[in-house]
Amino acid sequence: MTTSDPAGAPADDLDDRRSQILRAALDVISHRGYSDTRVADVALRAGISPALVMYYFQTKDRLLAEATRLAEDLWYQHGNRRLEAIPSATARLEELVRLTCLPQDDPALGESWAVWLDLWAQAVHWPEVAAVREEFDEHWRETIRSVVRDGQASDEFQLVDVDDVAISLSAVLDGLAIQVALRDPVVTAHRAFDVAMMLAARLLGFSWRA
Amino acid sequence: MTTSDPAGAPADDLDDRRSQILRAALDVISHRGYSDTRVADVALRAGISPALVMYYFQTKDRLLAEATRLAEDLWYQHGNRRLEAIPSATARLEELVRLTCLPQDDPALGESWAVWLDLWAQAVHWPEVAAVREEFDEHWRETIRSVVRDGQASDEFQLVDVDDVAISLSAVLDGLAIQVALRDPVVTAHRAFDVAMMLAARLLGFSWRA
Amino acid sequence: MTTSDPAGAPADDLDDRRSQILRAALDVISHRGYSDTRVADVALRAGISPALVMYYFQTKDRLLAEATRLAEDLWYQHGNRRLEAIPSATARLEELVRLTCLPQDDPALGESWAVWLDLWAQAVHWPEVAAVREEFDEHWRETIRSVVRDGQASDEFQLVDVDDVAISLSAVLDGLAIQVALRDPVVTAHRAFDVAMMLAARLLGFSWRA
Amino acid sequence: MTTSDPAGAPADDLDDRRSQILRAALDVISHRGYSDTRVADVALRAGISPALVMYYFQTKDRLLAEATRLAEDLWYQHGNRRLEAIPSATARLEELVRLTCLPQDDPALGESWAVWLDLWAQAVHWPEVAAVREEFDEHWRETIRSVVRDGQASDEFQLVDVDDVAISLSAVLDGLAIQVALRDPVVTAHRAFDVAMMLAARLLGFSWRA
DNA sequence: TATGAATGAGAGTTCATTCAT
DNA sequence: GATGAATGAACTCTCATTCAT
Repeated sequence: MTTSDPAGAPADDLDDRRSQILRAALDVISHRGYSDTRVADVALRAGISPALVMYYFQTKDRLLAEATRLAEDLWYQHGNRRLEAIPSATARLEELVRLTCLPQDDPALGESWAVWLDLWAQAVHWPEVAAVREEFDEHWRETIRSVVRDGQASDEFQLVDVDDVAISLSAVLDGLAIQVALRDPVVTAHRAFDVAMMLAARLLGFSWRA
Repeated sequence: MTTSDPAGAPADDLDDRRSQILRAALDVISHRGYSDTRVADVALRAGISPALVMYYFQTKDRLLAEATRLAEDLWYQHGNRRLEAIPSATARLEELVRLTCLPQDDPALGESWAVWLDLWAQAVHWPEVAAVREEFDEHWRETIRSVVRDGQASDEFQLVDVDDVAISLSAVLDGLAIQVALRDPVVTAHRAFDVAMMLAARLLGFSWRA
Repeated sequence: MTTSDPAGAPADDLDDRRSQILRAALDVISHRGYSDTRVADVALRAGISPALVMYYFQTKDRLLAEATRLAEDLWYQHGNRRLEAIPSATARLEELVRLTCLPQDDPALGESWAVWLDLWAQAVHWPEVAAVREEFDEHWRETIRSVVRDGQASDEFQLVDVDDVAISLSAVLDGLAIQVALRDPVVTAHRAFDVAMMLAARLLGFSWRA
Repeated sequence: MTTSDPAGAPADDLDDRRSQILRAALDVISHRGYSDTRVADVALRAGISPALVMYYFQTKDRLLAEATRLAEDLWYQHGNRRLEAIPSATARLEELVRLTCLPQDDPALGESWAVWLDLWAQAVHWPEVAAVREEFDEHWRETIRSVVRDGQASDEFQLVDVDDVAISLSAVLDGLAIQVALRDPVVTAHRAFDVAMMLAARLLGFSWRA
């Protein structure tokens, strides 16, 4: 009674401020990029003083690192939530493509891709970021592999090499997502979606009508 | 008179200093990224004073913008040089894939992909960069389309939709190049090459043996 | 009742926390110097929160000032305890020299000299510190004068001017203590002791064999 | 003609700005102490921007270190200049005592002692400072030894142990200088001078009338 | 009494840019 | 054309101090 909240979100309550700051950081990062994100911007967005940001994260680097982790968590949490209820592998694969090519349809995804692009750019130069990126991308490929295996088990997909397909599909999705994120006039979101599904259908041998 | 050069490279001579600085800038950018590139670094690499860099480019932004243009020019000049001598479309397509997936085999390509990744990351936030990026990527897709059309004309490739194939292939190549550039242990350069060729073969209907 | 103490140290009990904090402060000061002593350091050493330190002392300045007072009190309490049992003035003088030149032989003296050095340095610039310092040094000279007078009354020392001797001896002891505190390789603790005693013997006309 | 200055001060001209800043730093240090010396203060005193201070010294630490070196150089240069013309050892010793006990008589000495006190206080905690301090004090004792040896050679002084005398005298002078620098009402500058000379006379066996 | 959270006021340092020479 | 010197405007991080609980 005294601790008003119903069990379930205690962790979130404990670091209420921390996650508030992290969300603010993520917001700033996705709008201005890592290198143009100032501690003062994050503080302003969170409605607190810059000193308080330091109080919770000690250094700017730590703040950005944790914000990146949060971005990944949010992405996967949300992705899983959207995927888990779907029974057929084909529909799940379609949802996966939708997730990457039509992120604007889902406000929860925010400007995730802006962050991933920045992450890649940083990873080229900074080993620590590279490690995070690698783990993230492997997780992503594993998600794809898992769907592919399910589809093969249920005879929805042909028995092609799972690793090859994962590499191919993740590459296509990354490449298309970039164009969509950068609002390329040639590669619109829906065009990207269609192209990706067409290619997936061709690779996995299921039929697909745009 | 002594330094007057025989027609052929007059522009290059006029901007001797300019292009020297631009090459230095490109070098620094590819090693440390746009956001960590200082005017002083470029000057140091070029063996001149920071003030002279400003003298030629007025602002850092202008310097980086022109360096980006130079990167594109070098990429395409080199690409064309490698492509133009090749007669068959299939072999030209293979060379295209080689160009993106095995850049380390060609010292002239340098760390180009590090620059493209950075370019994408910047383009998310800055409209001017976005414009440059768009033009660049469209140019890239047109290069692909051109090869595909040639292959179709010579009956090497099937008569599929050229635009679809260009979008698909450029997306796959971008996606794979990212992993290669970031030295992902799962997607090695040669694996990327094989996967890309396999996919191209499937899309265009030519036969390919890894 | 349980914590009620038998008369004798009531003040000390009332300010239990205060003196705990002061001792912590002294510890930090002697290891890092006044200017590098943070309120947070003192709190950490005392095992409490910085806010509680402020609660008891209001400002950092006040804390440092009181810590300085404590340092003096401890020094004199300890000095007196060591001196009072000694009957002859000569032996008492020797103990005085031992106190300043061989502080490391007595763990109770701690890093006192580190604090005095810092006190002098501060006193140059801050009048309030200067006042404390002056009182302290005068107290020190009076201690010397007192021993000298005793020795003259008991015919151990010659009847030289007491003030001159106090100034001379306190200066020599200060000067030597500095070198010892700074671990000068030329002026070791024992060398300092010998030199001081030799000089005292010469000034006061008692015989001394090293 | 073009380089207007007559040979002799070229080095000083080369680092005009550097030494101007160092002098400003020394000025600030002697008035406020090392720990309260801000880069901005030094810049203000020198009439330039803080950034220019960094331009010449890179870090604050380097600035303070070089300022300390300058203080020593100035002290010794000036001391030597005052000593070298004096023929008799006794008179030279007297000048030495005057140098430490009556620094206010000579504007060139400035607030040197404020700096030495601070130096000692820092040396307790910082090894690098300790090294500088040790060298400085040894130099000082060697100056004394040299005068003593001269006096013994000329039969002005008795043949006592030179090292002992140097340690004793330097200690007394340090101790007295502290009191003078701190303007102790009991130990006035002239009193300090008399006491020091009396003690020197006693140690070295020359006659001295205050 | 005791603390965690919060902040304002700096402090050192960086860096693009300017300017006199 | 070329530079060293100079600066203003940030930006990160520190720390004494305050306040609600």
